[in-house]
Amino acid sequence: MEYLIGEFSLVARLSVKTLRFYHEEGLLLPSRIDAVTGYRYYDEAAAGRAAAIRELRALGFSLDAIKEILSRCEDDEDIVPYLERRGEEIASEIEDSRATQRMIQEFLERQKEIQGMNVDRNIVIKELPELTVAGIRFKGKYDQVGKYFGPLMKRAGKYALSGPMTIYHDREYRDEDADIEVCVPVRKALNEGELASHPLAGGRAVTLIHQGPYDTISDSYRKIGAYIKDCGLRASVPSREIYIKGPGLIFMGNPKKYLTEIQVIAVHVDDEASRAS
Amino acid sequence: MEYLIGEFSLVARLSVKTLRFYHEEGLLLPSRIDAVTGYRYYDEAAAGRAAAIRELRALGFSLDAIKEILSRCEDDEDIVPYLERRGEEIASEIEDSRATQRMIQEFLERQKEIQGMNVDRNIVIKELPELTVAGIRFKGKYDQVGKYFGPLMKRAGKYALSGPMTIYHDREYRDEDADIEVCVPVRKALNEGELASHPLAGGRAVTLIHQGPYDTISDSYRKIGAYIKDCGLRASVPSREIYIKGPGLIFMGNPKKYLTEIQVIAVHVDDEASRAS
DNA sequence: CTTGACCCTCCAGCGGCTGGAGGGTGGAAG
DNA sequence: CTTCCACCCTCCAGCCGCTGGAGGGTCAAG
Repeated sequence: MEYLIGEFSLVARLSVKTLRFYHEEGLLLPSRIDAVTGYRYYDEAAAGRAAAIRELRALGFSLDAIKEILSRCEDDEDIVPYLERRGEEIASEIEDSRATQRMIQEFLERQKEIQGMNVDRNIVIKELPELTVAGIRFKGKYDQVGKYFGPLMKRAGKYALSGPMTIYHDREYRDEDADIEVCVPVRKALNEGELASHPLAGGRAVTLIHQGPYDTISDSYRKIGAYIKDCGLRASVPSREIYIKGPGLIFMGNPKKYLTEIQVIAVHVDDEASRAS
Repeated sequence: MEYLIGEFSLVARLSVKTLRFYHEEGLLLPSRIDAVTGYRYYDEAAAGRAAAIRELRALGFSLDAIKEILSRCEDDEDIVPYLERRGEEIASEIEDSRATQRMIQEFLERQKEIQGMNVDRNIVIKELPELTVAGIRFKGKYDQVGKYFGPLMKRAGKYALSGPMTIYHDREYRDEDADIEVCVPVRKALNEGELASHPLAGGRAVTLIHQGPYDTISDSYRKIGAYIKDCGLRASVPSREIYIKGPGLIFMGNPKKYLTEIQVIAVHVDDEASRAS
């Protein structure tokens, strides 16, 4: 029983192109080639080999691997070691895919969280809990903050309870040499190299969500300052900025859409006075 | 701040080759190209874009997809739909991989089962349970059996309790026109087209495992026949052949290693006589 | 002036095919 | 006898995301 390539293509369930390619590769040879026309003819034995090739391809073996398997094995039991190795390969591929999927999931969840937040553009009074934060403290200019986020998240990311924030330890504004701490709330204290953990006191805070690029944030600070003064309060250090929405993980994003929550813990002047006495 | 391509390669964590390739593709353009030397120079903005590209590549996006994403999105929230779709893609890739893995697993388990079987080359008396089998019955020659296995396993494979077998309904040997049923034990009766299910009676059977190609199986039948006669038993129809090891799923295998168990249910002549009376 | 570390362009190759151009063959229909 | 169609052939390009190498220019240090 002899087949022309087109007929054999139906039997073997491999395209004519693929059959010619496998011939060229020496993977599946026709049983006979007509010397005059150059036509390829295939037989039953070729059909068996073709079926084996199809099966092995379906299991994800490369053509080279299949060549090796077909040359080395003549019985199903001989391919057991190949299948075992292939199984492990697939397992690790799956593991990789799942890791990628987890990354996507986390990203989407974070995004959803941000989306779901209803943003109040007014001043809000909040009771802040005490936190343990792990951070890197340095003296410098505001725009150096960005450089510290990478190392911070790399080391503390696993233990982070929420997104990163910046703590300003100065009582007043400083252009150069500001005392800045880039940090993140963590589950457990963590000290390693420049990274240091410490408790961060809670309390009643005046908060405001600033929308726009960071270089306009002083407007929002002014609002908070005015509010604090009007209410007869007094700002205590340190103050914090929480990055609700900043330059994304992937994009710089549009600075006009950046959202930064400013939190300044404030106490009544009389309370302070009475406590001081 | 300007980088030569080699320096930028460290910043961007992309190989020089890749950077040149991305340039050619229009995916990541240098900020400036020296008209005289042709040197590429990159800046901070390019570093940002490079980081985005790296992230997206790590999530498995194609360069084309990345081009589209970078041209359409300018904020992390814009890529949510892309990530969602990508997540689904990955999920289906994982599903495919798992299907492949299951196939490999099943194959390995079957192999192990066969390996683990201790093969007794002598005549063995077994008590066979009653079974429900789904099979295709036809009249023809022995070597047509092979053709029916494919369709059989395709339809009944899901419900199969064990490997396929052949039932011979003739009392004596027939070369042409034998009454043959290719079947498989199933969990539940199953009727569809040529596929029909029915119970298969159990009983005390004389069994022998035949090793070698099918065309020598008559030797083993002779042995069984002789044994039955010697013991004063009488063979009842149908008899069965169980393919312990035959042409594999992938390889034809070595016919000398084929193992086929012949099972002939036999009763004492006196029992039969007494029952007949 | 040489050395060596950069940089450039251009081309080939990986794997596993697919598509198409350009041409031959064989049988049936008009 | 021509024409058509369905086959078959070979050879080359293209997909994707790079990588490697050949062959050559550039730049700063020794």
